[in-house]
Amino acid sequence: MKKTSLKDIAKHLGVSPALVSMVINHRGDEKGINSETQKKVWDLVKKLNYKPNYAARSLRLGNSKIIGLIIADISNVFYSVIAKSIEDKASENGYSIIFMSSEEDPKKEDEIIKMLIDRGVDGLILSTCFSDRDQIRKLRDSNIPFVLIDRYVPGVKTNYVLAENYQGAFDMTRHLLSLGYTKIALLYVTPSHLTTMKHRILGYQDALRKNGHPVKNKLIKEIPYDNIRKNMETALKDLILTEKVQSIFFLNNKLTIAGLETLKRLNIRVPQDVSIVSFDDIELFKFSYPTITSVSQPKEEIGKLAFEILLNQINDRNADKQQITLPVKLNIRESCGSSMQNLFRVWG
Amino acid sequence: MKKTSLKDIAKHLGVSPALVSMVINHRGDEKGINSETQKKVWDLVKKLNYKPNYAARSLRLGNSKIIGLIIADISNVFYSVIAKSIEDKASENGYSIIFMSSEEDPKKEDEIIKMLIDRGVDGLILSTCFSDRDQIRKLRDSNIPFVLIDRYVPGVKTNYVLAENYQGAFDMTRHLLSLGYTKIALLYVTPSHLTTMKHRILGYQDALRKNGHPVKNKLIKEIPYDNIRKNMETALKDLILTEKVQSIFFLNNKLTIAGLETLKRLNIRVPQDVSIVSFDDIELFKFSYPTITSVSQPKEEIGKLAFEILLNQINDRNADKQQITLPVKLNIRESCGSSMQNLFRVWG
DNA sequence: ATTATATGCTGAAACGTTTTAGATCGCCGT
DNA sequence: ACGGCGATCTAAAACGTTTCAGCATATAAT
Repeated sequence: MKKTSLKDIAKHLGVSPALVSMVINHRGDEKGINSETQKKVWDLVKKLNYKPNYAARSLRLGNSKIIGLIIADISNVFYSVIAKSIEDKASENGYSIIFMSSEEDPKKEDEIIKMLIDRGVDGLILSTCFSDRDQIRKLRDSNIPFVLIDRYVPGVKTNYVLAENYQGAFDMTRHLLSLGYTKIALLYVTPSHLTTMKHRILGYQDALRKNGHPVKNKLIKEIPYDNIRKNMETALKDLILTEKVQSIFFLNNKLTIAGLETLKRLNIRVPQDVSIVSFDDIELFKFSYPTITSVSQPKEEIGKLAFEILLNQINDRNADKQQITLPVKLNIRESCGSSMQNLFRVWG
Repeated sequence: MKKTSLKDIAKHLGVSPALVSMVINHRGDEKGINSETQKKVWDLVKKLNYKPNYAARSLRLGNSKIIGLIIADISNVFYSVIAKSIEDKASENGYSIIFMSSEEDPKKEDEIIKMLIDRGVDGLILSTCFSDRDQIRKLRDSNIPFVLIDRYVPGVKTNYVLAENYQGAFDMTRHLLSLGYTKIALLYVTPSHLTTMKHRILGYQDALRKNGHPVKNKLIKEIPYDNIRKNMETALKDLILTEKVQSIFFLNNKLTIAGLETLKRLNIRVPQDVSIVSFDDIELFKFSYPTITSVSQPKEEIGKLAFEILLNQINDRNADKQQITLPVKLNIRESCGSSMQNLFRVWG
């Protein structure tokens, strides 16, 4: 049994499809359709359980009520929480979300963007890993509304929503210094051009310098995104055994998780042997042992705002581009050592 | 500048749209199109960067190359890992995924299903929370291909892919018994009709009985999905302080996480004061302190198989319905107490 | 009696594909 | 001279909407 169409409704009622279309789009009054006729239409719509065909509408209207979400990996809780909040907002507004993972690979990201545009999505929310300014310019000039999340591309005016990466890293580093640690290592993940990482690194460096401590490049390690596990051990051994660092600052949750795993395997105690802190807080950091000191980002807020800005942009292509930087929060927990332990360290 | 369409290609080349359509669908040879003509078409397609319009194709063909994914909550890592593996498989095959969260609410799930069908998805992968057999029958009779994951509905023949819930819970309970614990509590989450929970509970009960231990209903607690936090404290206090249980078996990762948090807040030590184990393993359980003993499910495999079965079903509506139950794995870690600690308990 | 105005509706085209039935043409065999 | 045939290609309809221009009819104004 075929699905009922507009035409079916029209035929049953002896009116034109045009009329039915106007009614079901709530333009009945505006278009001066008799209210009794409108009622008849609605009754039959209910009775035959008529549902408009999205493809036809899409073809005719040139929109799809779908938005594309491009992130590194949906199974990373940072993104899945953002995805959830985007989804909630989207369904409130009659939009659906297609998500695709780029794995931080610019080539893959490029293909995904093309593919989603071909699909006719009405807009894009993406955590871009483009390094090339021209790539993002091309996207902007392609005239599809989009909002960047988590990172942006300097020198190109786009919408974006992200966290105060610089300030978060600055404050966290200062906190470590205040605990008496001076040998503080930093681990960040590639691609290294990401503003997220750049700003966090800068925050760390500035905090050191402003407090009279030199920045030692030996203590700053880069870990490739696609091979975190393998490189973690080498990096940690070097930092802890050779460089004798007192603290390690992991610049995202994947690094922290891999770091914890490696430290455990190497039998290095936290915070007794080394103290650690994390950028990006995840649920378990609150009650693992030790609990992990971290900078938490307002993930739900990022998703929510990104969708709102996108929707605004879809409805008004000339709307001003918005740049939003949301405050982060320091969660002081056990993994960075207490002032007590710090006393022992300094005096012991 | 408008996008180039089939007609544009046809006009430029002085051929009919029909011909172009056949060529770009790789039916040129089959339809007896001159190979030089075919080449000309392809050249122009490249040059004008022609991309077919999905909506038009969708309207004409009655398919969308989109599949719908319905789960409780994408931000739960159990689902997001499954989602990732479905996505990988899907994009290999030219499909995209729209996900929607049901929050374990049958009413919401029903709306989502309707909405996705109206959208014209070609198939559905869902972790259904339907209690009513008729609801799932209705879905089956609606003639849209679908595959259940994580749970199924007894008495209705459908495709499904899930884990050996009974066996996992049985083995885990037996392990606890083998450590000398006899007062073992169980916490499960509503909706309580879910086969996932039912089978795990059954596994626990059978393991007790087969080893000569009574099943005490007082030790089995139900926690409502939408209010885990609040109910956890009451339940744990009762179990530990009043019932003096030695072990707690949490039946999914959300419960375990909430449980750990609450235990920490109540200053109850694991495994010294109470030992705990979890159904469903997540990354952090491997290196939190204590590490958490758990039953892990083959999440990637579940997603992969679910997609393959769905694809098969889409391509052949009469394909046999497949029921797949995948083996689980016991991860013995620290949270259940070592045999050493066990000796102290029994003799101390 | 004519013209203007408002009310309520319709016909037809358009969106971009795919498919079916058949057209055209040159050539072969008789 | 003619039917048949293979090789290439086309015309037109169909998928289900939305929108634009305009048609009736009735009522009101002149």
